Amino acid sequence: MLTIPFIKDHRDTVLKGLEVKNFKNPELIDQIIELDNKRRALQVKTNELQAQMNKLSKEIGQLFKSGEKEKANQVKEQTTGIKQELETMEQDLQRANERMNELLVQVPNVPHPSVPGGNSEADNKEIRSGGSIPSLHEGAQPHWELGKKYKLIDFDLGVKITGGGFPVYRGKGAKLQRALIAYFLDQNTDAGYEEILPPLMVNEESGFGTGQLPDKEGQMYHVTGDNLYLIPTAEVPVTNIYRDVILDAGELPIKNTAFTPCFRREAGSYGKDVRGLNRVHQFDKVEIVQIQHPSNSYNALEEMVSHVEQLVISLGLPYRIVQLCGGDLSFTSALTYDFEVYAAAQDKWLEVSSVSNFEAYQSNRLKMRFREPGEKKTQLTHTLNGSALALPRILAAILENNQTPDGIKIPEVLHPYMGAGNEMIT
RNA sequence: GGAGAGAUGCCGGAGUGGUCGAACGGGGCGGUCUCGAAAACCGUUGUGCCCUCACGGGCACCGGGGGUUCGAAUCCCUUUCUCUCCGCCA
Repeated sequence: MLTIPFIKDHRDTVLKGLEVKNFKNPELIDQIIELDNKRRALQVKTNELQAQMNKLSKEIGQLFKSGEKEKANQVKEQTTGIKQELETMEQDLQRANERMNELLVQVPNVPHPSVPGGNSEADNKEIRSGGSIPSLHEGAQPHWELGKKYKLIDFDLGVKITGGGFPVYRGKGAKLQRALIAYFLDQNTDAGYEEILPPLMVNEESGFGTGQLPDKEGQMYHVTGDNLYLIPTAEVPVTNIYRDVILDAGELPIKNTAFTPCFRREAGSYGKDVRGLNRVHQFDKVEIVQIQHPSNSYNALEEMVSHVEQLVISLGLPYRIVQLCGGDLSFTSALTYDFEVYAAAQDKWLEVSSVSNFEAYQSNRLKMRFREPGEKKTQLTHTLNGSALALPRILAAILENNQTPDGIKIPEVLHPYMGAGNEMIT
């Protein structure tokens, strides 16, 4: 969430930003500012009363010690009135603070000035593209047919074991999956990211920290018996490593990469683009996360985009990078680039990565701070993350684009990971 | 699943009703000494909020929530988590 000082000092910027995001409650900002003034007044008064009580209590203690019981009891009587007043005051203050929190979590992050206005995908701005769109042979098939034909992916088996959206990979399909994971992790660690293998379930606190709770509760699988949530992305456990931590400026940036399965209920999205691997409930993803000094976060964002771009290029996939418009930007993001690859048989662009700078928005919730050497005051870090990369759609594009009448060609960079004799799936 | 123990500052660990934001030790930082370092010695070392231009000051926080009391790290209730032993198990 945004900090109160930021909202107060940049009221107009915030209002303008919310407009770009099509956020339809600008009055909220003034409500917050107003409530903060009220809250401060309450706190001043409360603190005064508390100070009075502390003083009197100390006095009573002294008096009892020196045996002046009578006097002590006199002072005691003085406290009752103050105590009552203090009680209501404290309640008011607590209520104001709770209310403030309710209001603050309703305010989305302010988009970066470069974010274009717009309502939907259609208004996203293409930054650049690369690769060439392959021309397929006669009778080319979409990946769900290819998966069946070459015994790589079995969707029906997933339905039997679990349900729709839980594909079973087998044989070369499973191996290709493993190859992609290893390849991505190696590329990421070569680029300076520390590899993390985190828990796949998180507690409520972590879910709240990265913003999945309470707003997107329905999107996560909830293990009610233990009150844990299956992670929808590695971002959740990895970013929460640094929750409630004060770093030295010298420790920044922190760069982590993690492979995890991701679990998403995708409630409400049935029937749309759900064929094959396009949208599933469980999928594998390699994520990159950076904790950055605020002065460098946008450099880091560009660096992450180039890194992901290299991955896509190395796999030989036609791609385009779009900057999300205000309306398409997530609640917590200040600037997001989406990567899409072209799946030739479906004639569709599939989103395979989303790279975002959250600035201090997540950090504020997570209490993730750093300190400049010699400074006493702490500052909020900036957080960024991106997929590098999400597997199913990459797999879909590879299968579809690389199909030939004789089989499916495995991208060269994966050959070392697939083992000899597996340059082609036949 | 059964039984027990515990949760205090960067770490270890004391503290069972009043000057405890917290002894003591370690670590960190600054200094003295030294050619330099080590050792030794001295000093310093939590977070957040609020008032103030500032100097400075106030308040809260000893896992979380609630209660008793003039006063709670300390007593009571409740909750979460951790550890140990037994059982089960990859």
